[in-house]
Amino acid sequence: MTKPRINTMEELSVAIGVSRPTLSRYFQDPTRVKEKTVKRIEAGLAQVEYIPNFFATRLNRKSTGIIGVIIPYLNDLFFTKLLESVEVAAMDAGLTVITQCSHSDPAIEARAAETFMSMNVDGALVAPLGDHSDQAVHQRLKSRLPFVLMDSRPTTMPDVDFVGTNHAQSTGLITEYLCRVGEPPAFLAMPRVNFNALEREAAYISQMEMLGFEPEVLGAEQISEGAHFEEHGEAIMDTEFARGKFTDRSILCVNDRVAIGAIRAAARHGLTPGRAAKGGLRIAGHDDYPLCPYLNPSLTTVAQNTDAIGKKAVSRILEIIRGDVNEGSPQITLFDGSLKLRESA
Amino acid sequence: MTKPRINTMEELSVAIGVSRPTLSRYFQDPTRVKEKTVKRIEAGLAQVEYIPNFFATRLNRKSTGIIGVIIPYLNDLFFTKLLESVEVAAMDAGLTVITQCSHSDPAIEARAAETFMSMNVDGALVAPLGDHSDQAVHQRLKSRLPFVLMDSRPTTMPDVDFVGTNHAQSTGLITEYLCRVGEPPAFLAMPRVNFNALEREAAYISQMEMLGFEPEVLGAEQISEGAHFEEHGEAIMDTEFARGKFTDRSILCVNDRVAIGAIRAAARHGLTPGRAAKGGLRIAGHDDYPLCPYLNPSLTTVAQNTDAIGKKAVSRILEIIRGDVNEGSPQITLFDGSLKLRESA
DNA sequence: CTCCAATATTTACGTATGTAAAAAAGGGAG
DNA sequence: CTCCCTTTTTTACATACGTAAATATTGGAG
Repeated sequence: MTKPRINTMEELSVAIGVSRPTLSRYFQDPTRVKEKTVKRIEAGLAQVEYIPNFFATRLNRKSTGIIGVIIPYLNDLFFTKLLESVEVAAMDAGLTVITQCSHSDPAIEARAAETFMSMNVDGALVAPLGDHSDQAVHQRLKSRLPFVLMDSRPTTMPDVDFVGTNHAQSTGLITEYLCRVGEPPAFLAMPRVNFNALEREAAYISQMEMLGFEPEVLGAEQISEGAHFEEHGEAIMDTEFARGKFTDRSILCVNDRVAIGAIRAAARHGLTPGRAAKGGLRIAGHDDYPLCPYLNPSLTTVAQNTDAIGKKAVSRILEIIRGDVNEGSPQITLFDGSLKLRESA
Repeated sequence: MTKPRINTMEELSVAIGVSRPTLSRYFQDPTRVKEKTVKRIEAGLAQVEYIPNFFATRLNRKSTGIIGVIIPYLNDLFFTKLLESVEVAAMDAGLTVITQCSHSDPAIEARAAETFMSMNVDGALVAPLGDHSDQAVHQRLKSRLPFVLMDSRPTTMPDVDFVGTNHAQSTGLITEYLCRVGEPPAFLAMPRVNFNALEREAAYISQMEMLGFEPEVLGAEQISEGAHFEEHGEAIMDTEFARGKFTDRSILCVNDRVAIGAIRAAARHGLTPGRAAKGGLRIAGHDDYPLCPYLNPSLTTVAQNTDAIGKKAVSRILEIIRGDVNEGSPQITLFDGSLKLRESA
């Protein structure tokens, strides 16, 4: 019952009596071959087991049809959502996606970039490692192939195509909401290794000042190894709550995972953040991490439009690949965040 | 400042005055070239920009050094943890990992398998889609290359190497714990599309019977599209709690994401699961999802040893690749789960 | 200084397919 | 039946590198 296996197009061509170049054209686009021949080829293929060699096909096509994607972490649902959106969009465009994860390590990120260059990928989509990334690596990628940054962008690379969230808007939005509905919030920050975190902090401060309130940032100095956001949020707030501080304040966390830690700290101190509690503790986040609706209390946050970011990143890289671009004027696309009002604030 | 770019080894060989085959051997293993020559090559490489072509190098090596990994979803931290473990182990072994995600779609999984075969990957590591997977695809992979299943295994493929968790042990362990410390638990199941879910359900029933208790399974018939485990858990328990049922019972959830939904449902009904509450509601899960310690209440569960599973899967596929195997006797490796006692039960 | 053996390098061919140009085949109109 | 156009096949070369066998080099012993 097992079909005879055929390894090369050459063998296949003798097996079904069609020339190899015709087969080559059939596998690339069956419509380029006469229908009758297509039928004959397909009848032949049904009799045998044959798959064109991936490497040989890509070796000297002008376009490999491959798009390389780098994400910084795997253990973060924000990036997996983004990646999912990218993969689906790329698949719809008929591209093969090769994904590499940096695992928080610039050396691994650099190696992934090398791999993409060695593959002659049609383009690279990169969500960088914050300022841990080696920017020379990004510059090198950009100089060699269509290149779009996603999610976060070094201030030192203003000339690169970028798709992300408008953090001034998103953070401003939730800051304004928190001020309007209750106590002006303090900002629970992170060690400053991440450009988005910095942008959000700046947006918070600027919005607070615009509304005439005193900004207050905490947690920025703490050193936390790796990306244990929850741990960081819990540790900072546990310390504060233990001192009896912030127990009836509003706290805007730099992201949802930090907020999850903050809520946990609150629970350990018998505190339940919520907008219901007039004048009491409120906690809000940023990102709309998929689990937000299922937390206790469910987390009020600003959603990043990951789906739009992923789709736009793919469509933008396709534009660059096709050459429909104004050289020298990078396109910066920022999507607005949207408030997700839930129980926690 | 930008170095001249060189595209082929041929060009490089004339540029630095070393023959191309020598360069080829240098790139594969510098120790196979005389030290003096190595120095000369490296001095030359420092002057130019050159990366060997990925496709050309893999086209006719006997071994591509690539290992293909398929996971069913991205938006699940269990699988990202597993993938992380696999990627790190494979990297340590000097392998290039190509990861593909099935996105819950057997057709995509099948295409990923085709891609791996067309790449002549050295081996494939697959975490299947439950019984949505097309098993012919797995059989085909197995017949063509070293193949190891991870995480979940169709009952209809007993002759395949497998690495996963001993669910009889893990589920038995937490069932026994729940019975010992309080009310014997009911089992909050899932629609029966997942082999692990079935194994856990069976293990629960068998452990309950062994301890002389009446097993009780709920939620198995519900139809939930996609993989919205939390939604499922919340919906089922919301219905039950609304009827006043199970409010002082122990509930063992088929996995942590379902448990997260169940805890959420409890909160909406003013219930706080916890072992502290004598005779009250208790909720436990399975997997040790990374967020378990940060939930409110933190979730008591059984940890799967994802790290061990990933490492073992890689080391096993390496064994098969090297041919150190008894043909015909597949290796089934099951790691024990370990109790994670937290607040919820 | 010569010769030999060990090691390195070169030669020559192979890998599986893409692709352009030229030649052949097929099919329909006149 | 012939001619012309379209499609297919053939021919020939290209892609970028791996690798076995042949050849050259090197270093040291005699």
